[in-house]
Amino acid sequence: MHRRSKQKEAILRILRETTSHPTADWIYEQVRKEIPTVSLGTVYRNLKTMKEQGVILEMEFSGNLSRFDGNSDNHHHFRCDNCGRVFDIDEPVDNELDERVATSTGFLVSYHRLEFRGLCIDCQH
Amino acid sequence: MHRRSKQKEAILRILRETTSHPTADWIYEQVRKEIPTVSLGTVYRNLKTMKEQGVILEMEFSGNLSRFDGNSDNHHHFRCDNCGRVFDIDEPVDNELDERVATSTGFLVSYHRLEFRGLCIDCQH
DNA sequence: ATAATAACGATAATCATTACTAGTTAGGTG
DNA sequence: CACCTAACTAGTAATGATTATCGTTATTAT
Repeated sequence: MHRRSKQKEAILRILRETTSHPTADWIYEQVRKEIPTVSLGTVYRNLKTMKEQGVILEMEFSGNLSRFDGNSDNHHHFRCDNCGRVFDIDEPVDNELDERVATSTGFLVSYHRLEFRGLCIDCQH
Repeated sequence: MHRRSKQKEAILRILRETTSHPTADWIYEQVRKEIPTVSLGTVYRNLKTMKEQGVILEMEFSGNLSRFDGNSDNHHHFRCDNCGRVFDIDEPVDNELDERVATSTGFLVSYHRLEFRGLCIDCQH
């Protein structure tokens, strides 16, 4: 069963008050302004449980955990959530998409990455 | 000017001999079989320079470096390569895409992530 | 109010990656 | 061919994000 805590409530409120997509560390700094003794571990723990409950969304971004490919043309990938293997996907790359986003946002869009997730054939049983 | 080394050549050959998308550590283990004294740093260094030369492709995957979102419906993101900020993108989510990939691969596709990259308005000058 | 235990703060551990440093080697020049 | 120098190497320390541990605190059902 779940208990309430002012730390958890502060984290969720701060997250909902911003339109940016903050990192755990940024959230930690904000929470510290009202609860100076809060621990970074507490922020991570609560973000994790709220994510599991579907209350918030975690976006994993590029950073470390790289994988390498011997040929260097743009293509999409599928990653198996169970075994972690990565497969090439044959869907054509939609360059028009970049243009649409560019005109609607005013950003300079250089490319996009499309990553499928799920279970590969071996891991479906 | 560039010099050749058997380490660099082994790394590239191993990468081209596999259809999987190996991690740096996996490549390191393979190279060790023929050059037992090779260092993990050497593998990373060569992967980095080959990536910069466009010889190989680096795919950055989810891992750490997470960002969080207060609302939890599926939408796409744009990340600025200069300031690192993340913006929501209004393009509709194409669920049909998952089905197409599922039928063509036999995988169980639960979702996809679409990430645009480039420069936001503030960073174009 | 009390007892059970979820959640906490502090800190150590982990994991992928990068930085540093002293020694080695490729390859152009005399 | 011998030499020189900068590129490359192995080994190791450092970094940065995240997770685990552990003794303490505090929420909530009884």
